Amino acid sequence: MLTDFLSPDGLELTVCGTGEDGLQCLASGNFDLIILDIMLPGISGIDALKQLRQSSDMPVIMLTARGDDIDRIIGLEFGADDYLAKPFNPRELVARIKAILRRSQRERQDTTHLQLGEIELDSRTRRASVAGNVLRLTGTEYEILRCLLETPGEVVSKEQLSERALGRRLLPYDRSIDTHISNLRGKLERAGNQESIQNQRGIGYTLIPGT
Amino acid sequence: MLTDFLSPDGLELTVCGTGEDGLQCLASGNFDLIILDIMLPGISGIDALKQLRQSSDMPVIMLTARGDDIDRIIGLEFGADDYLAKPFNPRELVARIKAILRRSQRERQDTTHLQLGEIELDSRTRRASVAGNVLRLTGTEYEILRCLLETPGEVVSKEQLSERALGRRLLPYDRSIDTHISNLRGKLERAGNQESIQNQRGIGYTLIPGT
DNA sequence: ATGAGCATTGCAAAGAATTGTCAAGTGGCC
DNA sequence: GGCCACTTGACAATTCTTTGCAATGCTCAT
Repeated sequence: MLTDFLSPDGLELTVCGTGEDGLQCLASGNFDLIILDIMLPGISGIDALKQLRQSSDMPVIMLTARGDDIDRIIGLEFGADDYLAKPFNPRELVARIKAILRRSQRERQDTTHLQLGEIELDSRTRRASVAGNVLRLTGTEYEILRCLLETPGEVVSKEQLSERALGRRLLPYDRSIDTHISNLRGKLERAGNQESIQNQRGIGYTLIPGT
Repeated sequence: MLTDFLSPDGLELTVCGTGEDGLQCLASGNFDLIILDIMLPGISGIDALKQLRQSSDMPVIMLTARGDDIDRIIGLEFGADDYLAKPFNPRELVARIKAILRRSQRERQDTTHLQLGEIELDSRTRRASVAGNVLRLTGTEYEILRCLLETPGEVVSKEQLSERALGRRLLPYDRSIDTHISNLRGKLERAGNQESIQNQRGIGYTLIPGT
C-alpha cells in the first residue's frame, strides 16, 4: 500500500516484515530513511531502533498505535526523528518524509568551515584559499575540493567525486574528473600548495596536508 | 540536559556557567572539544573564543540564537569550527560533535611518524625516506612499507600485504606482491639501505633494522 | 649426509591499465 | 560573437600485473 503512495513522488521503498529482516536489509542496501513500526514480530521496534542507533544516525520515522504516548516518548528519546500515529493519512507520511529528507540533506552539506593545513574552505561563501590567497575555483572544482577536505587523508573514489561534484554516475572512459583534478592541482600549486592531491591508482584521490 | 544526551555516546561533559569559569576550567582540565554559547553572563562568547584562540586550536562548536547570522559569521571568522542555532536537535549536536572529533583525531594521528633505524615514514605527506633521502615510492610501495613498519621485526603475510596494499585477496600464482617487494628493495638499497626486507619462506616478509 | 624433486622466491622484461596533461570541441549565457 | 565552464579525445608517462626463468629453500628417500 505504501509503495503506491510513495512512488508518484519519486520515493522508492523496500518493505521488511520483521526487525531482524530490516536490520539485515539495511546492511546490504543504501537507504536514506527508515519507517519503523513499533509493533513488530520478533524484536520490537524500540529494540531495532536502539540497535540501529549504535552504528548509524539514519533518519527514522516511527509508526505508533494511536495515542500511544509512551511509545512515542521512548522512541523520540532513543533517537527517532519523527512519529506518526496509526492509522495515518498517507499524504501526511509523504509530507513528513520529505521534510526529514530535506533536513538531513541540509545537515550533511552544512559543515561550514573546513580546513587542512593552509587550505581553507568556507561553504558559506563557497570560497577556498591557500595560505590566505583566495582561489578562483569553478563550481565543480570547489565541490571536488570540498569532498576531499571532508575526509582528509582518506581516499575518495572517482565515482563519489563524479556523483557529488558532477551530479552523475562515472561512465567508462570518462575523463572529466581527471581533468578537473588536474586543473585544481594547477590552481593549488600556483597559490603555493604542492602535491596535496594524491592519486591512489584505481581507487581515487586523497588530500594530504601540503608543504 | 546535555549530559543526558551525550553520555550514551560515551561523551563526558563539564558545564561552566560563565566565560571566565570556562577559561579557568580549560586551564585545569584536559578537554577535546568546547561547546560555546554566544550568550553568556560576563564576557561574551565571542570574546571568550577570541581569548581562547590565542593559546589553543581546540575545536569549538558555537551555540547561537536562531537565525542570528551576525554572531554566526563572526564566530566562524574567529575560528569556531561549527555552529548550531538554538533551539537545536540534541542528536544533531551529537552528530556534529562526533564529526569534529573524528576530524581532529584524524589530523592528530595523521602526524604519526613511523621509524625504524634510518627508514622513516611520514603518513601525513605519505613520504618515506632513508637516512634523509626521500624515496619516490608508488602508492602500493608506500602501503607495503607501512605495513612492514607498523610491526617491525614481525612477519607480515603476503595475504595481508595484498589485502592492505592492493585491496584484494591474494590469488594463486599471484606474483604482484613479490614484484612490488623487489622494486621496493631496489629503491631502499639505492637510497643506502641494505637487506632490510627479509623473506620468511612460505609465511611472508619481515622488516629488520637496517645497516 | 646427499641429491632429486617440489614449491617458493627474486628479478627482469613485456604487457595492460590507469592517470596527467594538452588541445580542441560543445553548449550555455550575457 | 565572445567568454566561460565543462567534456572529449589523443598521447605520453606512470603504475600495476603477468610471465618467464633462474635461484633458493625445504622435504624426503636413499
